[in-house]
Amino acid sequence: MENTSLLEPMLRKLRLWVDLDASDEAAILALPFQPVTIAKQRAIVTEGDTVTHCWLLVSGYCVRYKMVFEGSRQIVSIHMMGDLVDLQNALLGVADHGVQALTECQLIKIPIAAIRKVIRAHPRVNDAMWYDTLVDASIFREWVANVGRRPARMRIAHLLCEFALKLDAINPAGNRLTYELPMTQDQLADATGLTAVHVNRVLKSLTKEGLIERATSRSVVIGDWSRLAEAGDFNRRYLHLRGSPNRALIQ
Amino acid sequence: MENTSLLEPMLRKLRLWVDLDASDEAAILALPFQPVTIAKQRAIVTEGDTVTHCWLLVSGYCVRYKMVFEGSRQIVSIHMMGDLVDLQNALLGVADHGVQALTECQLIKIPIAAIRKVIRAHPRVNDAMWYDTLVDASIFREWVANVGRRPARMRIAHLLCEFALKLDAINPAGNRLTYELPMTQDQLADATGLTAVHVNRVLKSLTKEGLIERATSRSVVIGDWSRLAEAGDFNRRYLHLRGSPNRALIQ
DNA sequence: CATTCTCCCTAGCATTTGTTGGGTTTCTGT
DNA sequence: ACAGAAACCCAACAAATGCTAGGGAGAATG
Repeated sequence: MENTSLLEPMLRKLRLWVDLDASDEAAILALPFQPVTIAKQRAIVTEGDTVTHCWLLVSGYCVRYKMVFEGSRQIVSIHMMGDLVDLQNALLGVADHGVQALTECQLIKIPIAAIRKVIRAHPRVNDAMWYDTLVDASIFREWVANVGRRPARMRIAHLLCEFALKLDAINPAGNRLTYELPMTQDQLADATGLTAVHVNRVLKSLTKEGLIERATSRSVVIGDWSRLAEAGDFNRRYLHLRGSPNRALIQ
Repeated sequence: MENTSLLEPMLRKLRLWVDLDASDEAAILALPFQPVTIAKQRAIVTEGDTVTHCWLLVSGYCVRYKMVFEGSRQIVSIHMMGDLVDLQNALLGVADHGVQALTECQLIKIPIAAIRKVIRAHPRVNDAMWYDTLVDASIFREWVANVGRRPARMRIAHLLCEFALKLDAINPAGNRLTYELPMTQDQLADATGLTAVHVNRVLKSLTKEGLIERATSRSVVIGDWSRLAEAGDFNRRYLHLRGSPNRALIQ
């Protein structure tokens, strides 16, 4: 009971993509796993590693990143509860990117061999996991466009919108317009291809103009969703979230 | 005979990722399809379309791109013979990005329903196609890093290296260091998140310093692979090409 | 409680890249 | 072969963003 419940977030995530039947769900809940807690800022996977497990994020936040020349780095995605963080590295066999905890993270470690067994026996699980990696890829495409073609202010507004919608997808009951953003300005810079100094400038300006409010340095309150979405050139299509197209946040 | 041979490039591509057996290959070669020729610069898929077919590129070059604010665009990937150009849009059902021909392209159009049937019956084909989309995603991650964290010169050098290696993978018998780059400077700008003017500056400088030579405006001769790879901060790991790690080009 | 460390914030200056505009070359279609 | 259209090239200037440096507030640590 105790143990299986840790796999619940994975179920919830996969159900976003495909309707699973009872035997699919049972097979997922029967996956072998090992719970692990990783401290804030610690590495979970390092680029170049041979990967034999995939990680499910049960609580906390983490990022995937690539190192580039002279030690600078680019964050390529941000993950939250329920995300199969490293399915891609695991299926490819060798890590082409690193994974790092932003906050303290509870994860579970699942042998990729066990996952392969389940997807072989359960076509809908296969489809759901594949779909999950496809949505990931879609988000990467959007990020390429974000860092490649949008000016600083727009990039950051876009990231804030994305984060709000992803949180909303895993917790529709939450307050859609207020959240804890578990990133320092340095990390935001690494995610948007900017410098921390410039991130600071932009956040100030977004705050001053009322698009967001910041009670503490980690909290974000979206003051005006439609203006923020416009400032971020944001269109939710790339997230491929089904249903609920008429929620307040989603306009 | 005539017809099935058009599916050959797909086989060759999938064999890069997974060893297929005779029945897998037969199933692929039996896929129904419709050959289509698309003229240079023409749209193949438009963002927002409902997608029911996937496209296999038989000859020519095309790109995938996203439009952003005020009509500017970001190319997110470049495709060549054998690429399953739009498997991702097709599996997701709705196009989150566009596809456009760079040169005249011969393509074949395959109903996604037929593909789903084959992958259901042939686990290795399933794996190969999934793997193919995973490698795509890996390339997107690299592109996020490329446009996010590398200066202009490095971005372009990186793109030139990537193109050389991808060509080499589909045609190991070719001359690895010379190729036709089917892109205008405008298109290179859209791929690297720069302006055409700046792309021009950088290409001049790379040429002047002997990293590349340019007989015509569309040809590239890599004058010094190791210097170009260094200038582009290039590491082939993200392409996940198996084997042949000891070829000249790959150093 | 003191100390260190991290993060936030600001200012001034430096650099890269973008913008505009116009000339030249190359390609394409007739 | 010619005309028109793309594509390439270049220079001067503008703008966005980066870099360096340092102060201050808050959080973690001993």
